[in-house]
Amino acid sequence: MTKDQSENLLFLTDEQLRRATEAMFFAYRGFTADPDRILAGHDYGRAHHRAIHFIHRSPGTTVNNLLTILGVTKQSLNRVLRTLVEDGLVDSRVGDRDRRERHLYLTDAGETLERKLSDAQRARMRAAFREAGPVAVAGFRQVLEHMMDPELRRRFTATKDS
Amino acid sequence: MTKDQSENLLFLTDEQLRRATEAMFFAYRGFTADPDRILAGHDYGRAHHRAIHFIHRSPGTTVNNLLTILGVTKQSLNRVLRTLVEDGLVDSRVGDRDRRERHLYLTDAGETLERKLSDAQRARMRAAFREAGPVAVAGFRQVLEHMMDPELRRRFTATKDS
DNA sequence: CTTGGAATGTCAACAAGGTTGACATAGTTT
DNA sequence: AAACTATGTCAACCTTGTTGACATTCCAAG
Repeated sequence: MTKDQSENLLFLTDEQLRRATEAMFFAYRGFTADPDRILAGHDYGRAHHRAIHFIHRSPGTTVNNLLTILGVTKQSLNRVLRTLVEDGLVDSRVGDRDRRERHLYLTDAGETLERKLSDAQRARMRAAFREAGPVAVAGFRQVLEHMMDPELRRRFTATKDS
Repeated sequence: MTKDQSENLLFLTDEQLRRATEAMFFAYRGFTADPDRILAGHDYGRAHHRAIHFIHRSPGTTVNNLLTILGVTKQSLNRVLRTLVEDGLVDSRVGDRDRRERHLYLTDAGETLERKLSDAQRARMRAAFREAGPVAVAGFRQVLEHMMDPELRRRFTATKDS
């Protein structure tokens, strides 16, 4: 094996992989830290943030859609959703076509909180992206996509150009 | 602004940042999925995995060190640590120099479980790295490091060459 | 040598957010 | 009419985090 080849494989050593594992752990903590602080003041947790995020992204999504994306049970999601509806952040409307379904929308108050949360989260991400530069960001996204479960990745990359 | 400049800034649009946020969320789920499956069979959770990981990385580390790294309270860590000691996966030895401190080591059984967990986690990461390639991996690591809390990042990058 | 403070352990109570299981209700489909 | 589907709800439980209070052990400074 030439020197070039061995250098190209260096990023696959167990030690490199261990470091990447820890980087992932610490970075995820940073990633959630700012929204967590905001949520704490509202008596909400990460589960509420996730629901708000995906309702914002796909207004009118059904409970079942949300369950699939979030990967939790309906009982768990329902508990979160109920408080959000009670607090007037989420509007749950009976479906027109199929009236068993509930379509979920953020209210104005919900949109306000969503913006506050995503602004905080994006600020850190934007800073990290700017410091690392576009090439690094492209690599970052590539690796993340390959780390997802294949089925999720397929659905994720399918909407790449949307 | 020239075309080149606007293209260089495209990765900082809110939409791009939203996509990166979701990629982070889904990728982290993939990242923990394999160890989680193994842990479920042992009546352990992620907290046990994290403790095992960092004791493996730094044998003889003290409880206080571990608290700082993991970012949890001593009560929370203690509960996890107690079960690991009871189950014979972790050895807690009174310090020689300072006998108030406990130094933590994995037993042979602990090392065996650690290997099982990290093998599973690394397999997915190795696959993702191989598919994305060395350049992408370098970018991935760069961005992750910039997403950490500054203090953590300083300590993290300090041991880069170790 | 005593006293203060540090490191650790432990007990209790609580909360968030997951889980499973069982069941109700409404609505759609066959 | 019957079967299936989507959702909600109740109850019980688990893991993992929290705070607060207190005991123990030991180092170190006076």
